[in-house]
Amino acid sequence: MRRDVFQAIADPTRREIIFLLTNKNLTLNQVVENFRVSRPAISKHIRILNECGLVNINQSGRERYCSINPAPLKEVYNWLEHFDKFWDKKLNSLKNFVENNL
Amino acid sequence: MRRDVFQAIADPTRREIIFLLTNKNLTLNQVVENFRVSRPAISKHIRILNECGLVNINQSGRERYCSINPAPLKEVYNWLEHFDKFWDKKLNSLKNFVENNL
DNA sequence: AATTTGCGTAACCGAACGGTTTCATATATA
DNA sequence: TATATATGAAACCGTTCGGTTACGCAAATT
Repeated sequence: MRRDVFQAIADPTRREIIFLLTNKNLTLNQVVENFRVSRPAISKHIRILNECGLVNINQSGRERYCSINPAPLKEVYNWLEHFDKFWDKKLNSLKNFVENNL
Repeated sequence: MRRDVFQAIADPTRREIIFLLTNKNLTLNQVVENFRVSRPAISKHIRILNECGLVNINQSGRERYCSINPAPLKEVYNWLEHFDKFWDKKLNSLKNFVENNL
């Protein structure tokens, strides 16, 4: 089981779950309502997202409230920053300026 | 076969290939030298990277020069931008300011 | 107390993944 | 021309992936 952030966001369903959870916290079944796959399928996705720290689970009675924690995405962001100079030179140089001077 | 950018960068070997090619263009065998897996394995990775536009292949005689094209990574970057405000609010707000005022 | 609800887990399935070895082929080189 | 080199392609293999159905169980509701 690799289970790193890059692998976690490789699946489109998981990306959509992440997107859903940026708007509001949802119970597992509420997440399920947004998809056409079964509950166990979503349950597995949530578990994967949880295992790599992207989703926090807060149990309340029999319900599990899922909330997002985007921090691990920073790893992806950092990796990407090696390349963004290629497509957006101007913006990046200013961004670097800011990073180094604030 | 899904074969989108998110899936392409999910594999650590492929990420390393991308990284290698940012420094210089390499033939397939030169890429292979950097890994302990077999040539056909690397060949497959390169093919996947090529299929989603991340690597360009330039045949010259019997050699295939591989070069990087980071443009498709922008899709990942764009997706990430929905979240970077969470971890770097200040920088992002300035970035938005720049985007909207230059 | 009986039933419904929200969930995890297990067993299973076909497809995709990442790797291998083997073979074929076109291009350089001796 | 014979040989070495750079590579693709095919066949195969074990593992992982994303999904399913079936079941179990604790918490809420009736």
